[in-house]
Amino acid sequence: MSQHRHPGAPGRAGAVPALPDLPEATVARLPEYLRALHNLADTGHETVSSEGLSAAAGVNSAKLRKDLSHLGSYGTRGVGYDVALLIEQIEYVLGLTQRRAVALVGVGNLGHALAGYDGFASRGFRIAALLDADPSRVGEEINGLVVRHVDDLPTVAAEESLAIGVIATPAAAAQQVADQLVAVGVTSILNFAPCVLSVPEGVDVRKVDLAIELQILSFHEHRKASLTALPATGGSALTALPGGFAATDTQEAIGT
Amino acid sequence: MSQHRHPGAPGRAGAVPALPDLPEATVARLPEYLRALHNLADTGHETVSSEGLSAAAGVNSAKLRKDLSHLGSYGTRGVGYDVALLIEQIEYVLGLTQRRAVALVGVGNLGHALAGYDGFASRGFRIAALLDADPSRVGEEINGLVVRHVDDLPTVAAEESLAIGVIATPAAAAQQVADQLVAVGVTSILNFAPCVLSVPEGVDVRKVDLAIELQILSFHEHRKASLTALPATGGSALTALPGGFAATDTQEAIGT
DNA sequence: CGCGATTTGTGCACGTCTTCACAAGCGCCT
DNA sequence: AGGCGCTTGTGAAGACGTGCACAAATCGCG
Repeated sequence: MSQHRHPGAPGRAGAVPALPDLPEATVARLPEYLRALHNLADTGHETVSSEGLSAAAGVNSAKLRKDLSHLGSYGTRGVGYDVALLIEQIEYVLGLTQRRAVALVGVGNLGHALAGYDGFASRGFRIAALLDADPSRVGEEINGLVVRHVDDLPTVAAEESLAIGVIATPAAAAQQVADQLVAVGVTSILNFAPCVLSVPEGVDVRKVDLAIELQILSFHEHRKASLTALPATGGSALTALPGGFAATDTQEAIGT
Repeated sequence: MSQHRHPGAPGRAGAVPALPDLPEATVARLPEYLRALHNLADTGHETVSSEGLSAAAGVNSAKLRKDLSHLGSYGTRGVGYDVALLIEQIEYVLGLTQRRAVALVGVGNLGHALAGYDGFASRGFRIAALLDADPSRVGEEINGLVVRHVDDLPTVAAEESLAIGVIATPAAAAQQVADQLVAVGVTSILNFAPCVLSVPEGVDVRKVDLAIELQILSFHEHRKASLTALPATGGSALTALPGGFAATDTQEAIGT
């Protein structure tokens, strides 16, 4: 609390200072803070208050302070947080001090877009290889990288230190690709295929499904529509529905 | 709950059966159940147990039962759920009985991919318009649709009943596009730009940020590395983690 | 040098989500 | 018909996440 996060822990040669184990919800927000901080830094801000940063990140300021306190953060009461220092801290915790190599499998529609997405490069990652199972795609050059066959994975893994794999294949191929990735030592997978992957313990999988996001929005649309469709005779007294009115407490709306 | 009302019957005119207001966490999982159910239906299954469905969707079976119970579901004790009926139910609740029109703004790298993504069409949505602010892109044809200028939004909205907008522009343009979408009556936005949008109350925004997903994975990589880096030395002193092996209790592993 | 303005860090209470464990219900088999 | 095995639906307990409100800490200024 009071002191640094230099946990005298297992001192072990300047090795890794044993990460505090953060709540998952906090981890999920750190990248957002980081992005906001970079914006602030680019616009010349040297310090920022929790109020200011939380607004830029779209969260509650108390939540932000609590999140930062978890990583034993460096704020100064009465002043705020040092932007540069906080960036450094968060990047360290997220493991972004080394630029991680990512293997992208599947260069179809989506894979193409991902390969060309500069958000990866600019935020700590390097696409180390593009792979595909379709021989007709092998050899194609995208964004300066040549597509290789997915069976070359072992070779690629030998060249690079691969820890993260991105799957952008059709659902039918995803599980097999996941197995291949795991086989060459990948321990984190970002899956864009609409299916559930099964992987050994110790391997993290995160899933992004574009259609699911839309379906969630659709639900809210449906609900909004069914509410406004209610006659409501006069307003306030819409007796009927048990708790019907509560409809809009959702903070989904903005974030502040 | 107790009484069966013929639910599905989208033909059933008039009174919307008043959507139960579901927990947000449940809503977020329904699409996943739906996908799993479609798979089951395609492979000839007529019924499925909560155990089976939960496995296919990558969640805990008790959670699944509770989720389904929230929508007053139709299961038969000793048997399971009727696949076709459950599909109908979930699609109804999610508002997928009508094919919703979506406007996609920004046909750059990512926008291109989204425009060509058939997962939208196959799961209840129809891309009604492609828009971009760059005049040199206007007129281009993608997947059978011609790109129009973003200033044509009012016209598009007049032609179609737009409720959902997708933003795939650079961050700098996102807020302005969001404002334009809101102005023509869009009340749900899926935002791929790495920035926080501010919108009026009543408008839902969901954000998808590819780099953030990677950064979250990076954190877990970093943590795994810092753990394995610890010397064996009895290991007991593992800073915080009681029982180091527990590292994977996080349902991250497969589920969610 | 002390005071007031400001902002962090956090104790606490509250709400949401998850998980267990089990009673109630259903169909099948004898 | 009756019992038995299987599966749903749910009460209750606990874990987790959130937000308020305030004490502690710091700076700037007179």
